[in-house]
Amino acid sequence: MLLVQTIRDQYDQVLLGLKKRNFPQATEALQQVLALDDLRKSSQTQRDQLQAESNLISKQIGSLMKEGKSLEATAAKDQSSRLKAQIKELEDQHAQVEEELKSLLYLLPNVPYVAVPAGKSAEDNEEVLSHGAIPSLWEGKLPHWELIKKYDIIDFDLGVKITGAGFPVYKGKGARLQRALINFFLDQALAEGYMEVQPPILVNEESGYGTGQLPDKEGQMYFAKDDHLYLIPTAEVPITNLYRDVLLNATDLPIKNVGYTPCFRREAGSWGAHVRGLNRLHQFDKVEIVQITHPDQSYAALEQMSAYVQGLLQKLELPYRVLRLCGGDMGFTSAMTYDMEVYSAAQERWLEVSSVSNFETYQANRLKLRFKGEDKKSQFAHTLNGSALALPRIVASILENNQERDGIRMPKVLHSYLGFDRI
RNA sequence: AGAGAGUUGGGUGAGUGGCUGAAACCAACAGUUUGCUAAACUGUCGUACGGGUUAUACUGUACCGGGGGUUCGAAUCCCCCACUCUCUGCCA
Repeated sequence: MLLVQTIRDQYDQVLLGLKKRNFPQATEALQQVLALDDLRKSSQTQRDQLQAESNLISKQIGSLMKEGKSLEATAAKDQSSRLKAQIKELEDQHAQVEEELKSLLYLLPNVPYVAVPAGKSAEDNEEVLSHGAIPSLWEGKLPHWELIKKYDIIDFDLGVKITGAGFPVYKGKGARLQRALINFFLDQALAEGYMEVQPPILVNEESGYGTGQLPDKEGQMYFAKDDHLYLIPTAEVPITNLYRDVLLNATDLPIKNVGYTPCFRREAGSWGAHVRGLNRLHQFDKVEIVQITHPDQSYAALEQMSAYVQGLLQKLELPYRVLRLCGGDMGFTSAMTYDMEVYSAAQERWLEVSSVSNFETYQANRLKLRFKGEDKKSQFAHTLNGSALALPRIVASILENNQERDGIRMPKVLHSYLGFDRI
């Protein structure tokens, strides 16, 4: 969530930022934050003063009792009791104000970075660059949901039988392609200086709040009720939360982690015409990169991560474009996001395969993820993450773009991982 | 899953109602001294939110797993929850 200090110090920028996101009644919301914060401060000052007085009296009672002056002690007790009632009142007021302030801040999205274009929807996203020629296929080319049947490598019907829609079963070369991609992505990240982690794929409520999935996207995560645990929608959640409630040294930065996990999304209400096949699933595999950086370095890191993901797409010989998301299309918690989209020649449209974001201090504030620098003062770090990469749409575009009349070519970089070069 | 024991500052660990934000030791940092791949001594050494200051200084409050309660006063007593360890059970 946003820092009150930022809202106070950079009021105009924050207001402009919220407007860039088309956030309704931004001025009112910000004014209310500042008013509540003022109230929080003044009520704390009052409460603390009374508490100090009360503490002093309590100490005096101790020494009075020791000296056997029970009369004075009793009088002091009465006085203390009266104070206590007042303190309780101020205490409740203070707690209530803090609660109101927090829930208000939870509703405010992150402020977009200056480079983020204004806009309302995906239409307004800015194409930064595109790379690679779009392959032209013959008439009779097949979309991936036909190809996987033709070559019997991914089976949706079997998935329906054992689980339900959106839980495919990968078979034979299909399964091996999954494994090859995961290993390829992890090895590439290791070479780039990321440390591999294998986090749990169920997380508790605190973790959900830490990265901002809660309370925002409550219904989008699978939930194990008896144990009160959520299935992760992305490895971002467990990996970033490794650093929840952590005070780092400036010298520890940047932290670069990579992890492979399955991801689970209920995708409630988001199924439509063009989400056939692998385009949208309830369970899918993803390799995720996460960075924690010094605030001065986060945008350089974002560019690095973007370049890194593009490198993966180049090695996989996939045509792609990079979009800078507009204010209206960005995720709630992000300050700037690049989406990488791969062109799928059979579906004849762009498929989002990666999203790389800088959250600045938005997540760090909730996570209480800070670092201590030269000046011995602690400050919030910046968090970033990106898919590198999500498998299903990569698989879909490899299958579709590389299809030939008698098989499907596999990208060269995968041959050694796969143990075969075509399907 | 059953029974028992625990959870204190970066670490070890003392502390059963006021003199404890917390002993002692270790680690870390700064300085002094002797000097050589180190020792001795001295000092500093938690976090958050307030007040205060140009900024320091200074100062208030809270925090001894989390939440609640008793009390003038709680690390210390009571209740609930989470987690850890040991034994039994089960099991990849």
